[in-house]
Amino acid sequence: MARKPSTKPRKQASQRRSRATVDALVEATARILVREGFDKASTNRIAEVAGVSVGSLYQYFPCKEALVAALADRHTREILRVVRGELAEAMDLPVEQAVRKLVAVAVKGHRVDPALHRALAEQIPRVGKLGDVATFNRDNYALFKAYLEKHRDEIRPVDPDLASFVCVTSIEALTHNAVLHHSKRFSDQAMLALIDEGTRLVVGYLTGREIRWPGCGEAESACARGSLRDNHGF
Amino acid sequence: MARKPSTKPRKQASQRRSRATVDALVEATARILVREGFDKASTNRIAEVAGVSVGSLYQYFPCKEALVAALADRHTREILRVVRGELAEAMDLPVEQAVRKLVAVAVKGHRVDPALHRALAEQIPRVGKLGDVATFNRDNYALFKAYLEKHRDEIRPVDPDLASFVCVTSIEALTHNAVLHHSKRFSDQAMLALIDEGTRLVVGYLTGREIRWPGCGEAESACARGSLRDNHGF
DNA sequence: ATCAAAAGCGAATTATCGCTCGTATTCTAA
DNA sequence: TTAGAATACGAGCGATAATTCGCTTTTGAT
Repeated sequence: MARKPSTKPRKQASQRRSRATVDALVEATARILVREGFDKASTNRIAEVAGVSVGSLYQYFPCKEALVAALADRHTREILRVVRGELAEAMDLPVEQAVRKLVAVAVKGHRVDPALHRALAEQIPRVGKLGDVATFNRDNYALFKAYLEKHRDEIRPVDPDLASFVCVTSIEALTHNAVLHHSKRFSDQAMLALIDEGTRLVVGYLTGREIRWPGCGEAESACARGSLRDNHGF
Repeated sequence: MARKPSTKPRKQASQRRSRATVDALVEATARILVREGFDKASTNRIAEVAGVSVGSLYQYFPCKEALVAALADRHTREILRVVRGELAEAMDLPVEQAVRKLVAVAVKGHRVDPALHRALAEQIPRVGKLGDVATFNRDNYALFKAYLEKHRDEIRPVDPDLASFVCVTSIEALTHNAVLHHSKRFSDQAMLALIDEGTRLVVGYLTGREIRWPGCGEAESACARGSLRDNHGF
C-alpha cells in the first residue's frame, strides 16, 4: 500500500517497544473502564494512565472505539482460550455430563475477569462494532444446536433451534448474574451448588426426567462423577 | 424551604402547563433514544424535539442523567401497572399454572415498549442512579421466593433463595432475549411456544416431573406436542 | 385590570474531548 | 558513525454539548 511518509494517523503494525505501547494502552483502557467507568475513559486519560502520549495512542488506534474494541477482543480471546478445549470435549459426552460441563465452563469463562466482563457488559453502549457480543453467543448457540442434533436419541423430541435458545440463554444468564452481580452471595461452595442447579434445570428440560444423582448423600456439591470434579477449582 | 427568587437550576415541582412541558421532555427523550440512539440525545436536541427551550429543560431536570432516569422510571412504572394484577393472582395458583402465568406476564411486560426497553438496556451506560434495574428485579425475586415458601409442599425440596435466583433469572433472560433480540424469529405463534418452553423449563426444575399437558388444543397453550415442531421458521 | 409568581426563552458561557501535526527521541542496519 | 525510519511527544485546534442567566411571556388570584 502506498503510504505517505509522515503523519499517518491510521493504525499500524508494530515491531519493538511499540508492542509494549499498544499493550499498555489496552491495559490502561481496561483499568479505567473497571475502576472509573466508561465516561472517564477519554483518550487523553487512557494515554496518561498508559504512560504514553495521546499522539502515540493515535499511531495505533484510529479512534477511541477501536481501543475499546481491541480490549473486548482481547477479553473474548482469553475466555475462548481458557474454555475451548473443555467445550469440544463436551460434544461427545452423554447429556447429563455434557450439560454439567457446559455450565461449569460458562462459570469458568465468566471468572476469567469478572470486573472487566461486567464493565464491558454494562457500561459500553452497544453500538456499531461494539455490538458484537452477539457473534460470540451465536457460536455457543450453533454448537449447542449441533450437540442436540447429534444426541437426539438421548433427549425428548425438541425443536433444536428453540431448545438451543432456551438452554444457552438460561445458562448464560445464570452464570452471568451469579458471577457478576451476586459474587458476594455465592461462595465457592455455593457456586458448586449453582452448577448443580443449572445442570438440573437444563437436563430436566431436555430429558423430561429428574437427574438421578449417583448415590451421593451430601447435598452440597458436585455429586459429579469423579472425572468432572477437578475442573471447577478456584 | 427557603428559595432564591431567581435562577434556581435545581428541579422543581410543577403545576399547570409545566406538566405538559415535563411530559414532552421525557417523551422526546424516549423518541430520540429509540430512533437516534443515546449519543444523539443531547439536551439541546431533546429540548428541540420536545418543542421547548433548553432553559425550560433545566427548570425541571438538574442534569441530563436526571432526564434519562425519569424516562426509565416512567417505563418501569408502566410495566408494573400492566403486570401487577396478574402477578398477584399467580400467588394463589398451583405451580404449573403459576409459572405459566409468570412467564406470560414477563413476556407481556417486555412487550409494553420493546424498542424503548431495548434502548434503555443496551445503550445506557449503567452508572450511578441508572444502575437501578436491580431494584426492580429484586422485587420479582422476593415475590417468587414467597411463592416457593407458600407452596413448598407442591414442589421438591429446594433452597428458596437459590431456586428463586434460578427461576427468575431464567424467565427474565428468556423473555428479554426473545422479545428484544429475536422478535423477528418469534412470531406471535412462536411466542406461545416460547411460553410453553419457559414453563416446561421452570416447572420441570421445581417439581422434577415433566409437565402433563391437559388435552392439546386448550386455548391457553400452543401446546400441541405435535405442532410444537413447526413454525419457528429459520 | 393589576401584578407577582410561574413558566418559558435562547444566545452566550463553559467545559470537555477527540484528534492532528510539527517536532524530538530512539532504533536499526549498513 | 550515521542516516533514515520508526516511535514518541504534547500543546493546541475544532467541534460538540452541558449548563447558565438575564429577560420576556403567561397565568391566576385579587
